[in-house]
Amino acid sequence: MPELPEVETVRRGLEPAMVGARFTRVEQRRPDLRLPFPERFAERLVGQEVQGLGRRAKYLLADLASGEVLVMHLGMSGRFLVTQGGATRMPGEFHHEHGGESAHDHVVFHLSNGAKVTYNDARRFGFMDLVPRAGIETCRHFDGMGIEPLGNELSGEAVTRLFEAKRTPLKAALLDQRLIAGLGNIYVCEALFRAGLNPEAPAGSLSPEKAAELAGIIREVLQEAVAAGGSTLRDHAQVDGSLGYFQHTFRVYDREGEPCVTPGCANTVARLVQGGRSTFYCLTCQPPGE
DNA sequence: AAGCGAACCTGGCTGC
DNA sequence: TGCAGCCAGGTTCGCT
Repeated sequence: MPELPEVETVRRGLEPAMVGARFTRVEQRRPDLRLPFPERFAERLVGQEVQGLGRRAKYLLADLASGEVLVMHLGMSGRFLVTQGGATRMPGEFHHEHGGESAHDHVVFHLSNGAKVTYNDARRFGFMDLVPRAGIETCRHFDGMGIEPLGNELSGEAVTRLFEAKRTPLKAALLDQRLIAGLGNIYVCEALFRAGLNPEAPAGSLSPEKAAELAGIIREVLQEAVAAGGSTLRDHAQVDGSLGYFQHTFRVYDREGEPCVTPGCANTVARLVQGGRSTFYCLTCQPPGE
């Protein structure tokens, strides 16, 4: 479930359960996900206090008292669920199916405040790593990573500079984490639609005016999605099992063949494949050569 | 060097 | 009902 808004939603959900607490027990149930777990993963966590929980692009970063950072990526299907240890459940609490054990619960963190944090990932494209806090920006995960779209760096000038002379399609440029880090297929489609930009147009063809507009729209779409608790496509987006609702706001994503939402537009949402991934757009509202 | 397809892995849905 | 085929929110690798 994870583009930037979903990861931020998870971060906000994990924060009260993890920050200020210590790991009392860590169950690592397999040797690897997309990447091998680091050496002595559980032992390096147990006893450590989580001092803060941050996010960089689609990565979660738990700051440990040891000076290491627990880096977590959700891949395509990673999800966290927070429950209270034991069988404790609030009276009347909705019993989500994920409240039970699942074959894909790969990691369980037991914390000193009684919280239990379960990482579930059917496809195992996610991973966890432990890296030193000092110099983390040059570790394998973050070296060369692009700007943070909700940070101060994203501007029209930045987009113009990053896309300058690129003949790669706008869609691909926006998905390139080395340029802007955190966008994925959904929010790129939504941002291009809102900006009225054709997904196949060369990235380097953006005028400074359109670049500025696009930068603002990217920020706007992401902020709206975070406020909505992210998008829920195939399972819960939030760590208590509840759903995000930004998917109800999609204007083009996964709406192939449905009417364009632009008032007065008679066209329907089209789908094309770029770089092996579906792009949803309206040819009338996002014409070529704009 | 950039750009593209394939690969990693499982599950859910569609259609025959 | 069964099964094949296709699709999925990401990233990385290897080949033009």
